[in-house]
Amino acid sequence: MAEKQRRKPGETREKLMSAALTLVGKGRHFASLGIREVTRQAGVVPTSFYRHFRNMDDLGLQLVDELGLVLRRMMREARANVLQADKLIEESVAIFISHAQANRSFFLFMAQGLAGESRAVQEGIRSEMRFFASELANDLRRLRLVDHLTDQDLDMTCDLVVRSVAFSLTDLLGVSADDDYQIEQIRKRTTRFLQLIFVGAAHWQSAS
Amino acid sequence: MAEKQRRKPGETREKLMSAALTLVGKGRHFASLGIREVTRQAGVVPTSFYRHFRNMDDLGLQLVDELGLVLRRMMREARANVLQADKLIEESVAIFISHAQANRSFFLFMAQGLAGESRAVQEGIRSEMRFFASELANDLRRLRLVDHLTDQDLDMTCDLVVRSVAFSLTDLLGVSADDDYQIEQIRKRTTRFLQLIFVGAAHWQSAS
DNA sequence: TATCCGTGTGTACAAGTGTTCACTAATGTG
DNA sequence: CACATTAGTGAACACTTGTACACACGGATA
Repeated sequence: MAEKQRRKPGETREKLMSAALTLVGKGRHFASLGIREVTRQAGVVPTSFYRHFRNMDDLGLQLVDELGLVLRRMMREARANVLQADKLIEESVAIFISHAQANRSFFLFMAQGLAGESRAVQEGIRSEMRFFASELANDLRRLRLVDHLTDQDLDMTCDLVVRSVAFSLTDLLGVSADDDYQIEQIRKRTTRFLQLIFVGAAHWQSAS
Repeated sequence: MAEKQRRKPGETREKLMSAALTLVGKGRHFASLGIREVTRQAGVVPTSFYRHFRNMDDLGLQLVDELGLVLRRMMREARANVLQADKLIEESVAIFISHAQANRSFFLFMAQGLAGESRAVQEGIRSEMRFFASELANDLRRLRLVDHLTDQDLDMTCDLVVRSVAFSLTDLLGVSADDDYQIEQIRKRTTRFLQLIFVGAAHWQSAS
Protein backbone atom coordinates (compact mmCIF):
# COMPACT_ATOMS: atom_id res chain seq x y z
CA MET A 1 0.00 0.00 0.00
CA ALA A 2 1.10 3.54 -0.62
CA GLU A 3 2.78 4.64 2.52
CA LYS A 4 2.23 8.17 3.57
CA GLN A 5 5.05 10.12 2.13
CA ARG A 6 5.56 13.58 3.35
CA ARG A 7 5.96 15.96 0.50
CA LYS A 8 7.25 19.45 0.30
CA PRO A 9 4.74 21.82 1.84
CA GLY A 10 2.10 22.81 -0.64
CA GLU A 11 3.11 20.17 -3.10
CA THR A 12 -0.19 18.33 -3.00
CA ARG A 13 -2.00 21.61 -3.34
CA GLU A 14 -0.11 22.35 -6.51
CA LYS A 15 -0.65 18.84 -7.77
CA LEU A 16 -4.37 19.25 -7.33
CA MET A 17 -4.45 22.57 -9.11
CA SER A 18 -2.39 21.38 -12.01
CA ALA A 19 -4.41 18.18 -12.16
CA ALA A 20 -7.51 20.27 -12.66
CA LEU A 21 -5.72 22.26 -15.33
CA THR A 22 -4.57 19.07 -17.01
CA LEU A 23 -8.12 17.82 -17.24
CA VAL A 24 -9.24 21.15 -18.63
CA GLY A 25 -6.40 20.92 -21.13
CA LYS A 26 -7.70 17.53 -22.19
CA GLY A 27 -10.95 19.11 -23.25
CA ARG A 28 -13.00 18.80 -20.11
CA HIS A 29 -14.92 21.78 -18.84
CA PHE A 30 -13.97 22.98 -15.40
CA ALA A 31 -17.59 23.09 -14.30
CA SER A 32 -17.94 19.38 -14.95
CA LEU A 33 -14.94 18.31 -12.90
CA GLY A 34 -15.48 16.48 -9.66
CA ILE A 35 -13.37 16.28 -6.55
CA ARG A 36 -12.70 12.59 -6.94
CA GLU A 37 -11.76 13.02 -10.55
CA VAL A 38 -9.25 15.71 -9.76
CA THR A 39 -7.69 13.83 -6.87
CA ARG A 40 -7.44 10.72 -9.03
CA GLN A 41 -5.64 12.68 -11.72
CA ALA A 42 -3.34 14.11 -9.07
CA GLY A 43 -2.57 10.68 -7.68
CA VAL A 44 -3.87 11.60 -4.28
CA VAL A 45 -6.57 10.21 -2.06
CA PRO A 46 -9.92 12.08 -2.26
CA THR A 47 -9.84 13.22 1.34
CA SER A 48 -6.63 15.12 0.77
CA PHE A 49 -8.57 17.57 -1.31
CA TYR A 50 -10.23 19.04 1.76
CA ARG A 51 -6.90 19.78 3.36
CA HIS A 52 -6.41 22.50 0.76
CA PHE A 53 -9.74 23.50 -0.71
CA ARG A 54 -13.27 23.75 0.56
CA ASN A 55 -14.75 22.70 -2.77
CA MET A 56 -14.15 22.97 -6.50
CA ASP A 57 -15.16 26.61 -6.61
CA ASP A 58 -12.48 27.36 -4.09
CA LEU A 59 -9.92 25.61 -6.24
CA GLY A 60 -11.16 27.64 -9.18
CA LEU A 61 -10.65 30.86 -7.27
CA GLN A 62 -7.10 29.94 -6.44
CA LEU A 63 -6.50 29.11 -10.07
CA VAL A 64 -7.67 32.60 -10.95
CA ASP A 65 -5.01 33.99 -8.66
CA GLU A 66 -2.34 31.99 -10.42
CA LEU A 67 -3.78 33.09 -13.73
CA GLY A 68 -3.13 36.62 -12.59
CA LEU A 69 0.55 35.79 -12.19
CA VAL A 70 0.68 34.34 -15.69
CA LEU A 71 -0.87 37.46 -17.10
CA ARG A 72 1.55 39.67 -15.22
CA ARG A 73 4.51 37.72 -16.54
CA MET A 74 3.12 38.18 -20.00
CA MET A 75 2.78 41.90 -19.53
CA ARG A 76 6.28 42.18 -18.26
CA GLU A 77 7.67 40.38 -21.26
CA ALA A 78 5.61 42.53 -23.57
CA ARG A 79 6.88 45.69 -21.96
CA ALA A 80 10.46 44.49 -22.20
CA ASN A 81 10.29 43.39 -25.81
CA VAL A 82 8.09 45.92 -27.48
CA LEU A 83 10.52 48.68 -28.14
CA GLN A 84 9.59 50.32 -31.39
CA ALA A 85 6.16 51.85 -31.41
CA ASP A 86 5.42 51.04 -35.01
CA LYS A 87 5.51 47.31 -34.41
CA LEU A 88 3.73 47.59 -31.11
CA ILE A 89 0.59 45.76 -32.11
CA GLU A 90 2.23 42.98 -34.10
CA GLU A 91 4.70 42.20 -31.39
CA SER A 92 2.20 42.34 -28.58
CA VAL A 93 -0.11 39.96 -30.38
CA ALA A 94 2.77 37.62 -31.06
CA ILE A 95 3.78 37.60 -27.44
CA PHE A 96 0.23 37.01 -26.39
CA ILE A 97 -0.14 34.07 -28.72
CA SER A 98 3.09 32.47 -27.65
CA HIS A 99 2.07 32.78 -24.01
CA ALA A 100 -1.34 31.39 -24.76
CA GLN A 101 0.31 28.40 -26.38
CA ALA A 102 2.75 27.90 -23.56
CA ASN A 103 -0.02 28.05 -20.95
CA ARG A 104 -2.80 26.55 -22.96
CA SER A 105 -4.63 25.02 -20.05
CA PHE A 106 -4.51 28.22 -18.08
CA PHE A 107 -6.00 30.25 -20.84
CA LEU A 108 -8.52 27.54 -21.55
CA PHE A 109 -9.57 27.80 -17.95
CA MET A 110 -9.84 31.55 -18.32
CA ALA A 111 -12.00 31.31 -21.42
CA GLN A 112 -14.27 28.81 -19.71
CA GLY A 113 -14.51 30.82 -16.54
CA LEU A 114 -15.84 33.90 -18.29
CA ALA A 115 -19.18 32.18 -18.68
CA GLY A 116 -18.58 29.70 -15.93
CA GLU A 117 -20.71 28.38 -13.19
CA SER A 118 -19.13 30.10 -10.24
CA ARG A 119 -19.96 33.74 -9.97
CA ALA A 120 -16.84 34.33 -7.95
CA VAL A 121 -14.53 32.83 -10.56
CA GLN A 122 -16.30 34.80 -13.22
CA GLU A 123 -15.82 38.00 -11.32
CA GLY A 124 -12.20 37.14 -10.64
CA ILE A 125 -11.37 36.67 -14.29
CA ARG A 126 -13.27 39.76 -15.24
CA SER A 127 -11.28 41.67 -12.67
CA GLU A 128 -8.00 40.36 -14.07
CA MET A 129 -9.08 41.58 -17.46
CA ARG A 130 -9.92 45.01 -16.10
CA PHE A 131 -6.54 45.21 -14.46
CA PHE A 132 -4.87 44.20 -17.68
CA ALA A 133 -6.80 46.84 -19.58
CA SER A 134 -5.89 49.56 -17.12
CA GLU A 135 -2.22 48.63 -17.26
CA LEU A 136 -2.41 48.79 -21.02
CA ALA A 137 -3.95 52.23 -20.77
CA ASN A 138 -1.11 53.35 -18.50
CA ASP A 139 1.47 52.10 -20.95
CA LEU A 140 -0.17 53.86 -23.83
CA ARG A 141 -0.36 57.06 -21.85
CA ARG A 142 3.28 56.79 -21.01
CA LEU A 143 4.20 56.30 -24.65
CA ARG A 144 2.17 59.42 -25.46
CA LEU A 145 0.68 57.81 -28.55
CA VAL A 146 -2.86 58.75 -27.77
CA ASP A 147 -2.68 62.17 -26.25
CA HIS A 148 -5.87 63.38 -27.83
CA LEU A 149 -8.02 60.86 -25.97
CA THR A 150 -9.59 61.59 -22.64
CA ASP A 151 -8.75 59.12 -19.91
CA GLN A 152 -12.21 57.69 -20.16
CA ASP A 153 -12.01 57.15 -23.89
CA LEU A 154 -8.61 55.59 -23.56
CA ASP A 155 -9.95 53.22 -20.96
CA MET A 156 -12.76 52.27 -23.26
CA THR A 157 -10.37 51.64 -26.10
CA CYS A 158 -8.16 49.44 -23.99
CA ASP A 159 -11.17 47.58 -22.73
CA LEU A 160 -12.19 46.84 -26.28
CA VAL A 161 -8.67 45.76 -27.13
CA VAL A 162 -8.50 43.34 -24.24
CA ARG A 163 -11.89 41.92 -25.09
CA SER A 164 -10.97 41.39 -28.69
CA VAL A 165 -7.80 39.63 -27.75
CA ALA A 166 -9.66 37.51 -25.21
CA PHE A 167 -12.11 36.49 -27.84
CA SER A 168 -9.31 35.52 -30.16
CA LEU A 169 -8.27 33.26 -27.35
CA THR A 170 -11.29 31.09 -27.98
CA ASP A 171 -10.30 30.86 -31.64
CA LEU A 172 -6.79 29.98 -30.71
CA LEU A 173 -7.71 27.34 -28.19
CA GLY A 174 -10.11 25.80 -30.65
CA VAL A 175 -7.39 24.80 -33.09
CA SER A 176 -4.82 22.18 -32.30
CA ALA A 177 -1.60 23.52 -30.87
CA ASP A 178 0.54 22.58 -33.85
CA ASP A 179 -1.68 23.81 -36.64
CA ASP A 180 0.71 26.56 -37.59
CA TYR A 181 -1.31 27.75 -40.54
CA GLN A 182 -4.46 28.36 -38.54
CA ILE A 183 -2.51 29.97 -35.75
CA GLU A 184 -0.92 32.33 -38.21
CA GLN A 185 -4.36 33.23 -39.53
CA ILE A 186 -5.57 33.98 -36.04
CA ARG A 187 -2.49 36.06 -35.39
CA LYS A 188 -3.08 38.11 -38.53
CA ARG A 189 -6.75 38.57 -37.85
CA THR A 190 -6.23 39.63 -34.27
CA THR A 191 -3.56 42.07 -35.36
CA ARG A 192 -5.91 43.63 -37.87
CA PHE A 193 -8.65 43.87 -35.28
CA LEU A 194 -6.39 45.86 -33.05
CA GLN A 195 -5.18 48.02 -35.89
CA LEU A 196 -8.76 48.79 -36.77
CA ILE A 197 -9.52 49.71 -33.20
CA PHE A 198 -6.52 52.01 -32.99
CA VAL A 199 -7.39 53.66 -36.25
CA GLY A 200 -10.76 54.32 -34.68
CA ALA A 201 -9.13 55.67 -31.56
CA ALA A 202 -6.90 57.94 -33.60
CA HIS A 203 -9.90 59.57 -35.23
CA TRP A 204 -12.15 59.50 -32.21
CA GLN A 205 -13.54 62.75 -30.97
CA SER A 206 -14.83 62.44 -27.51
CA ALA A 207 -17.90 64.62 -27.97
CA SER A 208 -19.86 61.44 -27.57
CA MET B 1 -48.79 6.25 -10.28
CA ALA B 2 -48.37 8.49 -13.24
CA GLU B 3 -50.12 6.72 -16.06
CA LYS B 4 -48.63 7.04 -19.44
CA GLN B 5 -50.18 10.08 -20.94
CA ARG B 6 -49.82 10.59 -24.60
CA ARG B 7 -48.60 14.06 -25.37
CA LYS B 8 -48.45 16.00 -28.55
CA PRO B 9 -45.66 14.67 -30.73
CA GLY B 10 -42.38 16.28 -29.88
CA GLU B 11 -43.67 17.72 -26.67
CA THR B 12 -41.35 15.77 -24.43
CA ARG B 13 -38.47 16.66 -26.66
CA GLU B 14 -39.23 20.33 -26.21
CA LYS B 15 -39.73 19.87 -22.51
CA LEU B 16 -36.29 18.34 -22.25
CA MET B 17 -34.64 21.10 -24.21
CA SER B 18 -36.31 23.85 -22.26
CA ALA B 19 -35.57 22.03 -19.03
CA ALA B 20 -31.89 22.16 -19.90
CA LEU B 21 -32.22 25.84 -20.71
CA THR B 22 -34.04 26.45 -17.45
CA LEU B 23 -31.20 24.89 -15.51
CA VAL B 24 -28.70 26.97 -17.43
CA GLY B 25 -30.81 30.01 -16.66
CA LYS B 26 -30.60 29.16 -12.99
CA GLY B 27 -26.84 29.50 -13.11
CA ARG B 28 -25.78 25.98 -13.89
CA HIS B 29 -23.25 25.33 -16.61
CA PHE B 30 -24.46 23.22 -19.47
CA ALA B 31 -21.38 21.01 -19.28
CA SER B 32 -22.23 20.04 -15.75
CA LEU B 33 -25.80 18.97 -16.47
CA GLY B 34 -26.68 15.30 -16.34
CA ILE B 35 -29.35 13.32 -18.08
CA ARG B 36 -31.19 12.52 -14.91
CA GLU B 37 -31.09 16.10 -13.77
CA VAL B 38 -32.60 17.34 -17.00
CA THR B 39 -35.32 14.72 -17.10
CA ARG B 40 -36.14 15.47 -13.49
CA GLN B 41 -36.51 19.13 -14.28
CA ALA B 42 -38.67 18.25 -17.27
CA GLY B 43 -40.90 16.04 -15.16
CA VAL B 44 -40.14 13.01 -17.26
CA VAL B 45 -38.68 9.63 -16.52
CA PRO B 46 -34.93 9.31 -17.26
CA THR B 47 -35.33 6.67 -19.93
CA SER B 48 -37.47 8.98 -22.02
CA PHE B 49 -34.39 11.02 -22.72
CA TYR B 50 -33.02 8.38 -25.05
CA ARG B 51 -36.12 8.48 -27.22
CA HIS B 52 -35.03 11.91 -28.40
CA PHE B 53 -31.33 12.38 -27.80
CA ARG B 54 -28.33 10.15 -27.82
CA ASN B 55 -26.62 12.06 -25.02
CA MET B 56 -26.26 15.57 -23.64
CA ASP B 57 -24.02 16.68 -26.47
CA ASP B 58 -26.75 15.77 -28.89
CA LEU B 59 -29.22 17.86 -26.95
CA GLY B 60 -26.71 20.71 -27.02
CA LEU B 61 -26.45 20.49 -30.78
CA GLN B 62 -30.19 20.70 -31.18
CA LEU B 63 -30.22 23.70 -28.86
CA VAL B 64 -27.73 25.37 -31.16
CA ASP B 65 -30.15 24.92 -34.01
CA GLU B 66 -32.89 26.61 -32.05
CA LEU B 67 -30.46 29.32 -31.08
CA GLY B 68 -30.05 29.95 -34.79
CA LEU B 69 -33.77 30.61 -35.06
CA VAL B 70 -33.63 33.07 -32.17
CA LEU B 71 -30.79 34.94 -33.82
CA ARG B 72 -32.60 35.09 -37.13
CA ARG B 73 -35.69 36.50 -35.49
CA MET B 74 -33.53 39.12 -33.89
CA MET B 75 -31.97 40.04 -37.21
CA ARG B 76 -35.35 40.33 -38.83
CA GLU B 77 -36.58 42.66 -36.16
CA ALA B 78 -33.44 44.74 -36.40
CA ARG B 79 -33.81 45.07 -40.15
CA ALA B 80 -37.43 46.08 -39.79
CA ASN B 81 -36.89 48.63 -37.06
CA VAL B 82 -33.62 50.27 -37.92
CA LEU B 83 -34.69 52.79 -40.47
CA GLN B 84 -32.56 55.85 -40.08
CA ALA B 85 -28.89 55.24 -40.63
CA ASP B 86 -27.69 57.72 -38.06
CA LYS B 87 -29.25 55.78 -35.21
CA LEU B 88 -28.26 52.43 -36.65
CA ILE B 89 -25.85 51.45 -33.94
CA GLU B 90 -27.90 52.65 -30.99
CA GLU B 91 -31.02 50.94 -32.16
CA SER B 92 -29.32 47.70 -33.08
CA VAL B 93 -27.67 47.47 -29.71
CA ALA B 94 -30.98 48.19 -28.01
CA ILE B 95 -32.70 45.46 -29.97
CA PHE B 96 -29.91 43.07 -29.19
CA ILE B 97 -30.13 43.77 -25.50
CA SER B 98 -33.86 43.39 -25.39
CA HIS B 99 -33.63 40.05 -27.16
CA ALA B 100 -30.85 38.93 -24.87
CA GLN B 101 -33.07 39.75 -21.92
CA ALA B 102 -36.09 38.02 -23.40
CA ASN B 103 -34.10 34.89 -24.18
CA ARG B 104 -31.67 35.01 -21.33
CA SER B 105 -31.20 31.29 -21.03
CA PHE B 106 -30.59 30.88 -24.73
CA PHE B 107 -27.89 33.49 -24.80
CA LEU B 108 -26.43 32.14 -21.61
CA PHE B 109 -26.17 28.80 -23.31
CA MET B 110 -24.50 30.48 -26.26
CA ALA B 111 -21.95 32.24 -24.11
CA GLN B 112 -21.16 29.01 -22.31
CA GLY B 113 -20.92 27.00 -25.48
CA LEU B 114 -18.21 29.19 -26.95
CA ALA B 115 -15.72 27.66 -24.57
CA GLY B 116 -17.76 24.59 -23.90
CA GLU B 117 -16.90 20.98 -23.61
CA SER B 118 -18.39 19.69 -26.85
CA ARG B 119 -16.37 20.59 -29.89
CA ALA B 120 -19.46 20.20 -32.05
CA VAL B 121 -21.52 22.67 -30.05
CA GLN B 122 -18.60 25.05 -30.02
CA GLU B 123 -18.30 24.87 -33.79
CA GLY B 124 -22.05 25.26 -34.17
CA ILE B 125 -22.17 28.47 -32.19
CA ARG B 126 -19.13 29.80 -33.96
CA SER B 127 -20.81 29.08 -37.24
CA GLU B 128 -23.95 30.94 -36.17
CA MET B 129 -21.78 33.91 -35.33
CA ARG B 130 -20.09 33.78 -38.71
CA PHE B 131 -23.46 33.69 -40.41
CA PHE B 132 -24.60 36.62 -38.35
CA ALA B 133 -21.50 38.59 -39.27
CA SER B 134 -21.89 37.89 -42.97
CA GLU B 135 -25.53 38.96 -42.91
CA LEU B 136 -24.47 42.14 -41.18
CA ALA B 137 -21.89 42.72 -43.89
CA ASN B 138 -24.56 42.26 -46.55
CA ASP B 139 -26.82 44.76 -44.88
CA LEU B 140 -24.07 47.31 -44.62
CA ARG B 141 -23.17 46.81 -48.24
CA ARG B 142 -26.78 47.30 -49.21
CA LEU B 143 -26.98 50.52 -47.24
CA ARG B 144 -23.86 51.72 -49.05
CA LEU B 145 -22.41 53.17 -45.90
CA VAL B 146 -19.03 51.60 -46.27
CA ASP B 147 -18.28 51.71 -49.96
CA HIS B 148 -14.62 52.39 -49.50
CA LEU B 149 -13.98 49.05 -47.80
CA THR B 150 -13.03 45.93 -49.68
CA ASP B 151 -15.26 42.97 -49.09
CA GLN B 152 -12.59 41.38 -47.01
CA ASP B 153 -12.12 44.41 -44.81
CA LEU B 154 -15.84 44.74 -44.37
CA ASP B 155 -16.05 41.12 -43.31
CA MET B 156 -13.32 41.70 -40.79
CA THR B 157 -15.10 44.74 -39.42
CA CYS B 158 -18.35 42.87 -39.04
CA ASP B 159 -16.56 39.99 -37.43
CA LEU B 160 -15.13 42.35 -34.85
CA VAL B 161 -18.52 43.92 -34.31
CA VAL B 162 -20.18 40.58 -33.69
CA ARG B 163 -17.43 39.52 -31.33
CA SER B 164 -17.66 42.71 -29.34
CA VAL B 165 -21.38 42.35 -29.02
CA ALA B 166 -21.02 38.71 -28.04
CA PHE B 167 -18.57 39.66 -25.36
CA SER B 168 -20.96 42.26 -24.04
CA LEU B 169 -23.33 39.37 -23.69
CA THR B 170 -21.23 37.98 -20.89
CA ASP B 171 -21.41 41.36 -19.17
CA LEU B 172 -25.13 41.50 -19.63
CA LEU B 173 -25.79 38.00 -18.40
CA GLY B 174 -23.62 38.63 -15.39
CA VAL B 175 -25.91 41.28 -13.95
CA SER B 176 -29.37 40.52 -12.68
CA ALA B 177 -32.12 40.98 -15.21
CA ASP B 178 -33.75 43.91 -13.45
CA ASP B 179 -30.68 45.95 -12.64
CA ASP B 180 -31.65 48.67 -15.04
CA TYR B 181 -28.76 50.93 -14.19
CA GLN B 182 -26.11 48.33 -14.97
CA ILE B 183 -27.90 47.29 -18.12
CA GLU B 184 -27.97 50.87 -19.26
CA GLN B 185 -24.24 51.10 -18.63
CA ILE B 186 -23.62 48.01 -20.71
CA ARG B 187 -25.81 49.36 -23.47
CA LYS B 188 -23.85 52.61 -23.55
CA ARG B 189 -20.52 50.90 -23.46
CA THR B 190 -21.39 48.45 -26.21
CA THR B 191 -22.70 51.29 -28.33
CA ARG B 192 -19.46 53.20 -27.93
CA PHE B 193 -17.45 50.11 -28.78
CA LEU B 194 -19.28 49.78 -32.05
CA GLN B 195 -18.98 53.47 -32.76
CA LEU B 196 -15.26 53.25 -32.21
CA ILE B 197 -15.03 50.31 -34.56
CA PHE B 198 -16.97 52.09 -37.26
CA VAL B 199 -14.88 55.20 -36.90
CA GLY B 200 -11.94 52.92 -37.47
CA ALA B 201 -13.62 51.37 -40.49
CA ALA B 202 -14.39 54.80 -41.92
CA HIS B 203 -10.71 55.76 -41.86
CA TRP B 204 -9.36 52.35 -42.75
CA GLN B 205 -7.21 52.09 -45.79
CA SER B 206 -6.91 48.55 -46.90
CA ALA B 207 -3.27 48.75 -47.88
CA SER B 208 -2.68 46.48 -44.92
C1' DT C 1 -60.27 -4.89 -37.34
C1' DA C 2 -55.55 -6.43 -36.60
C1' DT C 3 -50.88 -5.07 -36.31
C1' DC C 4 -46.88 -2.28 -35.82
C1' DC C 5 -44.17 1.30 -34.20
C1' DG C 6 -43.11 5.40 -31.72
C1' DT C 7 -43.09 7.00 -27.26
C1' DG C 8 -43.83 6.85 -22.42
C1' DT C 9 -43.17 4.05 -17.84
C1' DG C 10 -40.98 1.27 -13.85
C1' DT C 11 -37.34 -1.50 -12.21
C1' DA C 12 -32.69 -2.70 -11.78
C1' DC C 13 -27.73 -2.44 -11.38
C1' DA C 14 -23.01 -1.42 -11.34
C1' DA C 15 -20.15 2.46 -10.95
C1' DG C 16 -19.17 6.90 -9.39
C1' DT C 17 -20.11 10.90 -6.24
C1' DG C 18 -19.24 14.22 -2.07
C1' DT C 19 -18.22 14.04 2.58
C1' DT C 20 -17.29 12.28 7.37
C1' DC C 21 -14.45 9.84 10.53
C1' DA C 22 -10.71 7.85 12.96
C1' DC C 23 -5.92 6.90 12.39
C1' DT C 24 -0.89 7.97 11.56
C1' DA C 25 3.49 9.82 10.23
C1' DA C 26 6.32 13.85 9.57
C1' DT C 27 7.21 18.60 10.77
C1' DG C 28 7.84 22.77 13.38
C1' DT C 29 7.82 24.78 18.22
C1' DG C 30 8.62 24.96 23.00
C1' DC D 1 12.99 15.68 24.08
C1' DA D 2 7.87 16.27 24.41
C1' DC D 3 4.13 17.99 22.01
C1' DA D 4 0.74 20.23 19.07
C1' DT D 5 -0.16 20.86 14.23
C1' DT D 6 -0.25 19.72 9.63
C1' DA D 7 -1.03 16.71 5.88
C1' DG D 8 -1.31 12.44 4.42
C1' DT D 9 -4.18 7.59 4.51
C1' DG D 10 -8.26 3.97 4.06
C1' DA D 11 -12.88 2.58 5.10
C1' DA D 12 -17.52 3.74 5.12
C1' DC D 13 -21.91 6.30 4.26
C1' DA D 14 -25.88 7.57 1.66
C1' DC D 15 -26.83 9.21 -2.79
C1' DT D 16 -26.69 10.03 -7.62
C1' DT D 17 -25.41 8.72 -12.09
C1' DG D 18 -25.84 6.57 -16.97
C1' DT D 19 -27.80 2.97 -19.21
C1' DA D 20 -30.31 -1.53 -20.22
C1' DC D 21 -34.43 -4.12 -20.33
C1' DA D 22 -39.11 -5.48 -20.54
C1' DC D 23 -43.46 -3.70 -20.78
C1' DA D 24 -47.75 -0.72 -22.03
C1' DC D 25 -50.44 2.37 -24.40
C1' DG D 26 -52.28 4.94 -28.58
C1' DG D 27 -52.35 6.38 -33.20
C1' DA D 28 -51.21 5.27 -38.01
C1' DT D 29 -51.37 1.94 -41.36
C1' DA D 30 -52.97 -2.07 -43.77
